[in-house]
Amino acid sequence: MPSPPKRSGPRDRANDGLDPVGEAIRQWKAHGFTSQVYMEAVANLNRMSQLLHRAIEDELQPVGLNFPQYEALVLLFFTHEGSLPLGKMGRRLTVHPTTVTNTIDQLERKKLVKRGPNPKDRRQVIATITAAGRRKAVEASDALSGIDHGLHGMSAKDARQLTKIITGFRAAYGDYV
Amino acid sequence: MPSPPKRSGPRDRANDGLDPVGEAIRQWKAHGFTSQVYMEAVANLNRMSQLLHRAIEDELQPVGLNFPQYEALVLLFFTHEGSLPLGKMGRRLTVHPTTVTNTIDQLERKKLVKRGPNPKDRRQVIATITAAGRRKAVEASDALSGIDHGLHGMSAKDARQLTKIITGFRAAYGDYV
DNA sequence: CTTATATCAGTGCCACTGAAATTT
DNA sequence: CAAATTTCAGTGTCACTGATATAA
Repeated sequence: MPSPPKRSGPRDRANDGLDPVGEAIRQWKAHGFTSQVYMEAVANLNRMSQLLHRAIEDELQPVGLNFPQYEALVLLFFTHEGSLPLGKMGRRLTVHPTTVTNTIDQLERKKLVKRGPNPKDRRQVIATITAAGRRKAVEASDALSGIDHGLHGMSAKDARQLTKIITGFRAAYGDYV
Repeated sequence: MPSPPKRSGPRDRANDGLDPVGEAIRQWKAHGFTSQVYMEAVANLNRMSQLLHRAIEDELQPVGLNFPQYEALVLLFFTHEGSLPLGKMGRRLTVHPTTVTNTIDQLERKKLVKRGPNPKDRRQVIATITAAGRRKAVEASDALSGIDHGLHGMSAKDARQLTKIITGFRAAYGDYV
């Protein structure tokens, strides 16, 4: 069953009874602007991202994490030793180096992660997940799985199709080898 | 032809020769976490959003707009009178009311939009696009069409399929009537 | 009196730049 | 010497909360 909605605008705002994305697309076409098929896909995709982001943040909030914190934590959880140099984390999470510093600061304050030196390369700082961090990573992951990462209501077939199209795009774009 | 890449991480960072998204998915599955199909779709979707956002911002930067500014401007451009109350803009753009205030401030400073009162409802403030604003809206739209809104390289068939799946999701989610 | 509109003050977050210190 | 790693200071932007003034 589809997730019961409730909001459609930014948080709690009604939308004058029409679909703002559909309206934007209609106007784009009505004015004869080009690249209509792509504009339509991107407008829908942006809106979907907005909805997913909110669904995920709402689900993580009671767990006490935001999404970047969750991603960093689960990345550490997934490694053998439960630790990784900060630079490597940034590349894996595709976030800015200073963002990693900030995120690890936040997780360290919550006692979910510890900082430590790397004897092999003394330029590096290594983040290590704590026992509490491991429990939190599982708890948060379970919460996200419970709503299918925000896609609750979508068929597995559609989800697979989505993955297929996007991975194809990313490959053509040169996002990965 | 696909857009030539150049970056893969946040801006200019190399990725240790592997796909960070694929790696996260691989680990998710290796640890037996549930909702794998959806996790995979959302991970890819998030990465795609990141790439699209950067492509669009890079394209708009020489025009002198960021994406929220562009969206507000083109929304006004599309109306008959070239004007709209700020509250209505927020609902159409699905952004927070204070964000509309800020964005209109920015556009007003650039002389692309003017603020004015609404005689019919004196609570409202009406934003009106200027002649320069209209030229800028067309210029920016042309720039975005030139890269297919960031989807340059994707087949029209795939773009249509993407739209179909996402609109289906949004409908089931209750995002629009 | 209640509701709607817009604004402002202030917080928190992330992206980014540029610089610094340390180490390779 | 140059390059890599992390941190810090500071800027800009957006989402959000809570408060305000005004008007419906």
